[in-house]
Amino acid sequence: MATGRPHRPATRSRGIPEATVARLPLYLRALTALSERSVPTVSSEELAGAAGVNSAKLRKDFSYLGSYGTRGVGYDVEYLVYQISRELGLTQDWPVVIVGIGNLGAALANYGGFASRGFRVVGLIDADPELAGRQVAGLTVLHSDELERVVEENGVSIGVIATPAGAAQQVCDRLVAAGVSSILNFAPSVLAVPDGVDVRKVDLSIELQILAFHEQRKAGENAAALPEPENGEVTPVEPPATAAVTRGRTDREGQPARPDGGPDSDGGTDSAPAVMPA
Amino acid sequence: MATGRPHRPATRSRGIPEATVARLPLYLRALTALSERSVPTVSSEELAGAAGVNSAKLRKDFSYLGSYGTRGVGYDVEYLVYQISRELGLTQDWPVVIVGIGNLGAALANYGGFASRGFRVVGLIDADPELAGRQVAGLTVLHSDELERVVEENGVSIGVIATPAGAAQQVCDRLVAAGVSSILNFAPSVLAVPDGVDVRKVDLSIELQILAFHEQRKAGENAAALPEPENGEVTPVEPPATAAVTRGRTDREGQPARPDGGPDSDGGTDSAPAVMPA
DNA sequence: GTATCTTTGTGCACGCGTTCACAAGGGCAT
DNA sequence: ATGCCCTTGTGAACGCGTGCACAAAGATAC
Ligand SMILES: NC(=O)c1ccc[n+]([C@@H]2O[C@H](COP(=O)([O-])OP(=O)(O)OC[C@H]3O[C@@H](n4cnc5c(N)ncnc54)[C@H](O)[C@@H]3O)[C@@H](O)[C@H]2O)c1
Ligand SMILES: NC(=O)c1ccc[n+]([C@@H]2O[C@H](COP(=O)([O-])OP(=O)(O)OC[C@H]3O[C@@H](n4cnc5c(N)ncnc54)[C@H](O)[C@@H]3O)[C@@H](O)[C@H]2O)c1
Repeated sequence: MATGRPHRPATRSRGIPEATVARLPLYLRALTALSERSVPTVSSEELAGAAGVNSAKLRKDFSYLGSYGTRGVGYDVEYLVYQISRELGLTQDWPVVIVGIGNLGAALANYGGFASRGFRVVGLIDADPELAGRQVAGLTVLHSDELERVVEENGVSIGVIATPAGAAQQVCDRLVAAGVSSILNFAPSVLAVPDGVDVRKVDLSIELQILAFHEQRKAGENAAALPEPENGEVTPVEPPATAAVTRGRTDREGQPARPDGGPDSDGGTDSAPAVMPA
Repeated sequence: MATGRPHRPATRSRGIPEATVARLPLYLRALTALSERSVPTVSSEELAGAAGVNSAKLRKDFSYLGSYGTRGVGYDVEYLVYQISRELGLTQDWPVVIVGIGNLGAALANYGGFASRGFRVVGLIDADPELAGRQVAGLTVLHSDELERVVEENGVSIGVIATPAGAAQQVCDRLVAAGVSSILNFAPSVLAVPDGVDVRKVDLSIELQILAFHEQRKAGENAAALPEPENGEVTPVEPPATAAVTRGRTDREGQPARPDGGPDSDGGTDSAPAVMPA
């Protein structure tokens, strides 16, 4: 889920599946906690529990890194911490710039979890002249004009975008032109980048909408459990009279009509048999 | 990627694949933008471009919702906006509570993108007595004691956790006990929840580590391009003397020895043939 | 030194997600 | 009314990710 468009295979970077890479930080966190408690070794079962994954998955993940375990014993915590850190590139320091020091950008700048893993914020950039010169998290906010200079002087390869969506693509272009090749984007916009540049996005709104989808489904199931558990027709929306049963939400506006007078059964959900009508 | 452990199938909620659900908000955003520009119809190709996905994928995604397009023409923007909104449950209002009004929690509370999609922040909760009573984003911060009351009075089913990691599980338990069944977790911790409760996590640190992994790989490839592009042995880490070639990063500490004196070729990367030695 | 026990590492099968490629379907020009 | 052209909707193939189940391997006890 790096960039969006299929401009690069994005899978199997040097033999390590992308899904595994995404879990390595999880293992690393659990291992670090064990390390701080001076636990010498840990079994795949224990570690998997701490990381919230299946133990078979964990073992397979580690098998991509090499054979770092000892059969009958488990994994050496310190050794594994080092191996994963190395694999993730955390034995280096990564200078990072944050662009857009508003609500979110300032929170990020103040976030301690950054530095703890070798990510060092070396530049805070904002277009607002009011902000330039201000101190945030011990750093002076710089004006956008300084973007290229900061990136080049510090050899920054990771940039964080926390500007409004409208400015994101432009900021992205400037970051890339200056030499940044990995971008973490908080703005709700799709970024176009050249090959070789990775983009990961964090979108709060999308996360909430996914939760809402499942939440609605749960409510629909509960509501449908009372009237008639007949066939698959669940009438998922339109809380009929059971509005008090589900959690207290309120409806909003009406619905637009089908553009043409086409074969539209009605405004309710398509009563498809959940497998595809064919 | 709901909760972690496989306590629930989590896939194919009412026939719509999870991957599709995760993309619907993306389509919705693109469609909303078109709608604001009064564009009446859009082809799968155009819309896919705006959403940053493959057009075949988009058409298949929409096919799970029903046949809402017109062959030879495309999709009616307004109609599709409504259908997706309905599918995602955005025709309802979703009251939300945020727990932990620190740097991040305050930024979230101030975020306008919340309300725009029917998510209404109805409660800000913090354990700090200093914060209780303060105004943040037009709401009064309430003390943790009020958590249950706010959730129940407002029928909240979606909760956001922005507390330190140490408090996250406890907060989660209280939210769930009070009736919340969807949680968005910003704290870097694995939450255990009962069946029927969805958890999604947003972890900045993990995102950065994934970027670092790929960044290191890119640097390794560039570095290896000079010495000897022989076989697959890339010597990915340990920037040899080409440290100036790659972006300006600095190494950190040394490595721990293998626990036993086992069959360890050396400290460098396992020189495995990238497919598994068998 | 041998037996037993524990835990890893992985072969294998299965299901989800992605993509290709094309037939079906509908609009539009003539 | 007819035919052409465009775009959808989807069957089918493929690849990745997951999880089971077990043999291999090493530790430990005797
Ligand atoms: N606040 C949140 O909790 C939150 C949550 C999810 C997503 N987001 C997204 O993150 C982004 C930032 O949100 P925010 O609440 O911090 O907004 P904000 O308005 O508080 O801050 C945006 C900052 O970006 C600066 N900026 C604007 N254009 C710029 C440019 N071209 N170059 C550099 N800086 C520029 C502004 O001066 C401002 O300081 C938005 O895209 C928002 O949608 C925010
Ligand atoms: N700030 C960031 O940019 C950022 C980024 C990624 C992740 N996070 C994570 O988000 C969480 C919050 O980060 P932050 O920077 O806002 O921290 P913070 O310390 O600024 O805020 C945490 C808030 O939670 C409150 N709190 C503590 N225990 C509580 C409890 N039991 N119930 C209710 N409230 C409680 C504290 O009083 C404080 O106000 C942390 O887990 C952090 O790791 C933060």
